[in-house]
Amino acid sequence: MSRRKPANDGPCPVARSVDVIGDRWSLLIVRDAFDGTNRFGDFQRSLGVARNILSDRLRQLVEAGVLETRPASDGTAYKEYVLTERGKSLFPVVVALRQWGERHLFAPGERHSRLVDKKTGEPIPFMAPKAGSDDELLPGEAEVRKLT
Amino acid sequence: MSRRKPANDGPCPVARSVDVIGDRWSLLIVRDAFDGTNRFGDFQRSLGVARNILSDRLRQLVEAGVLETRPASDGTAYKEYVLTERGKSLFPVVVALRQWGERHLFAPGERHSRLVDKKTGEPIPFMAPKAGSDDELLPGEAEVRKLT
DNA sequence: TCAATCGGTTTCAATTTAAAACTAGACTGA
DNA sequence: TCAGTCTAGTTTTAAATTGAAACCGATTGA
Repeated sequence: MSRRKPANDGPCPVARSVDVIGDRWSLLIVRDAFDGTNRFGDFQRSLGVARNILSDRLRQLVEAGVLETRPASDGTAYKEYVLTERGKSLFPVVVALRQWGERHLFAPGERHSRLVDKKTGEPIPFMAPKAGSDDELLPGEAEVRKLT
Repeated sequence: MSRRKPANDGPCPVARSVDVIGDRWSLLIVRDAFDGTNRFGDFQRSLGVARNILSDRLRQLVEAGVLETRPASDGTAYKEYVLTERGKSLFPVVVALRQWGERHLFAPGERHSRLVDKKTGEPIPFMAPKAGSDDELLPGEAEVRKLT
């Protein structure tokens, strides 16, 4: 039974996000969901996670409104887990993680999977925050304005 | 003594990234580092994390090349933890998490901290992956090309 | 209908985390 | 220089989480 800590209610959106998806499995479940995985057993085989943990994480993600369950689309009596709108809007998070990993976590020449535009087959360009204009915003050029 | 699991060496960059920063504290440490925090005690007070865990995570982040230590800039004999280039390039990840949290994890009207352009004071626009052109790339329009 | 599969839940040992106490070097003020 | 305090950890111990495996009822396939 998933022990939930005193539900992060601070003002920092990063902290709240981390509270929802900031563990090893949740993010990988979401990644797989973007790849089209939606059945319990498929997540389990893909991730190699223990069933009880998977069960717990799926429940948490459903509770958080990231996934929802619906009857299986393939006629069987089982249900499937699909991304909600909220879940789909995690796309930039997963892409950012992917791009960081691609850049920094592979030896030169080491092969890795690639995210491409389905239509054109072209790799997705590097994503970065922009200032109001079109220039890339560097870390030093932004600051967190705490609420007054 | 930080037990590291068999070091994720799969082809998925998301999995490798999650392996490095995919836990509650690491990401928040990086967030604080972007905000200018660099001393052990400051991280500790900011996060409320147990000292041994902080010690462990800082060591891991240094080992992963996300942070590095250097003598304190303020004359004292202590050292400080600062983001490396690799660490700084986590900026899009933190921004993506922040923007997702802002959108989905606050009640309407609830206040939260804000990321603004230092120069103009303007909030940072929402960040999204683009296809080769300038149109926002939606989750369904991309796919992961596994390495051949 | 009988065996295998699916989607879990339960159990229990092992790992990880958290809290607190402890250590040790650096600074402070008297 | 001596006591007290601050910083940056480490150690110790208990509590929480995780993972592996067994279990279970419903579903499916032969």
